[in-house]
Amino acid sequence: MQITVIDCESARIRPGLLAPPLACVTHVSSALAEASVLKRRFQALDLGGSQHRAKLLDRWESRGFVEQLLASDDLIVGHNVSFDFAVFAAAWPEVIPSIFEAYDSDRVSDTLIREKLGHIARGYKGFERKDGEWSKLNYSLEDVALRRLKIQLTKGDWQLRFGELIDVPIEQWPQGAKDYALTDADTTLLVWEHQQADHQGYLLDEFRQSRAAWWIQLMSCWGLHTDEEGVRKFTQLTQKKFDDVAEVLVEAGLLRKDGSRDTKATAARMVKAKGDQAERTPTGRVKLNSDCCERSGDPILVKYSELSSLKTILSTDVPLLLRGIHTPLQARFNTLLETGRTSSTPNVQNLRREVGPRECFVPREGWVYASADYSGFELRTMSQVCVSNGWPSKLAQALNKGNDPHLEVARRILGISYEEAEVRIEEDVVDKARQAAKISNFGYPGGLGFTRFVDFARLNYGVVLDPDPDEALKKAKVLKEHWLESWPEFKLYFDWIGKQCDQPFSQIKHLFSDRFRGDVSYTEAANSMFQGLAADAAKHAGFLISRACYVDEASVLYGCRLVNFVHDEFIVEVPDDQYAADAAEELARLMIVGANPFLPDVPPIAKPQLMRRWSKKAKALRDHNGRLIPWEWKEAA
DNA sequence: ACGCGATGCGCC
DNA sequence: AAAGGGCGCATCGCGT
Repeated sequence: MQITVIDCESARIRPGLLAPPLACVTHVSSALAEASVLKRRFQALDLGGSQHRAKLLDRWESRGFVEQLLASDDLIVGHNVSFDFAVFAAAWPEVIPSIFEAYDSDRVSDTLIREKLGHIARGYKGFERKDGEWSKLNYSLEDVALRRLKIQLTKGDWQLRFGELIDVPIEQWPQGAKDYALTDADTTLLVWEHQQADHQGYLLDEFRQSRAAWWIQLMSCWGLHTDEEGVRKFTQLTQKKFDDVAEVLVEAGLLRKDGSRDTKATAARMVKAKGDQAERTPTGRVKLNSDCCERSGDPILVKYSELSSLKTILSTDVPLLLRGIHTPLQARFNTLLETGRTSSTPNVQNLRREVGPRECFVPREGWVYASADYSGFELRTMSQVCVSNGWPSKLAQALNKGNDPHLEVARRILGISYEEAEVRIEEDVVDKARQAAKISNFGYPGGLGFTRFVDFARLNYGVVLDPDPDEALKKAKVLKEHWLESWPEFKLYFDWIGKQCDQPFSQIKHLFSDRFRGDVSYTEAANSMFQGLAADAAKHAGFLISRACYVDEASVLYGCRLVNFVHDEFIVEVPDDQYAADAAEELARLMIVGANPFLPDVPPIAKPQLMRRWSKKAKALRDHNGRLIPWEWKEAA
């Protein structure tokens, strides 16, 4: 077995085209050497001389080469190689099944992902100490080569100009363009081998993460659409709200005529309203967030609290939504964060739940959204962590019985049986207890402290435990006791987490994926175990869904397209025909199948629906045969 | 004019 | 003993 590095050059990426036309492919192969051998080679600074080892193929020759490579048993290596594969997929759709096959059989290795895995394991948090200063850790090939090999890649002016060479025979290419392409491949090989020499077992998760990068890349390429009418209405409505608030605030001197905030004047006003009671930020400034302003007792400050949110919508959400009207909105995902989660930019994972921006997203003409989310996903992953550690988990038992874990805690708060709580579920007192229980279930597993629990409850659930701070704190303590009484396994969990953090170098290893995360605080560790497991499970499911969409001709999802992924939720565009319901059910089924290996003792549940617009308000509607029918957005009268 | 830290807001 | 974590993005206000 050997490793083969590939790298492609292409026309430039532009809005609406994340997988641009191919210009050429460079490749270089090497026998797979033992890590120790590689280590010695790098210690001797033997970088193999200055001659290019890589070969350059034009876009016609390269197809056969890539097909052969995919059919071989070589390990295929590239830097951010999911991009290259997306370019190949766009150029030669017939090759897509072989690409999935290579990913599926652990034959695609990405030096960018390897670099991140190593950094996460060692606890590098995106910054490095360089020349006495903190500088950001970047992951371009250029940055990685400089850090690892001390090679400064020359930024040729060809980097962004390969589009000009697409129809030019390679004999006529300028030497500079050829050198640039060849150097990238040669360097990638050296980087891969350098990583291999010092991986210390930190790369065990690389193939799973490569697969995730692949299906996420395909999802980005497809992109999301917004609807002009919806965006226009939403913008007008928000602008009107903003104008109303602005009028009052300009009058009061908290907002300038140009729309910018006068935080100094606002701080002064807060001090006037609350005196010494005015809350401060860590650096001693007066806290002016919406929570504090809302509770200030000053009607003008209460108005001010509405302002930030409206400004965010107008400056962030609206421009984003406008972009999606004519060109698909192709968010770029960071596929591997410290926890194992993903992020995106523009951020399509944090659109407000409140009616507005989400509802501007619509499927393409003739399609409908099928979506599904995992229910109580992180409750399941956290109980799986306990079970896997050999601790009897009451939470796992409750979930597997189909019981409501919030009601289970609520009944302890009320001192009644679960059965009685179920019967009295409609009562206000039960509902209130359940709400408090929910906060505990979401807050305490991450190591939430009592002081912050009080804020957490108010900020995220609008629950004021007690107007008096001391009383609120006491109530938070009592709630934690009830919570621990319900799930005693968390005593063991916190002990275990504490032990791992109580080391000179704290490091955790995620279940099943064997992914390490180093230099973790207590709360980071407590969180990462179940958040990371959830991410791993969902990423695996994403691969199965994507494969069904792109290569499994027998699947009802064949031809459908993933358009978004929000941690525990998938959205897929499916044709708006009689099979849409089956597609949604299949989506949920694959989510379960994909997550099952990561939740063997607390099997996942995923609930599908169809919708004509993206919305948190959407419901799983079914016809008299029990088949899903699309939920329609209705304007408020 | 621009960079940057602090702050705030949104989601899971 | 105590301990929410993970993000991206916009604005403000200060400093160069």
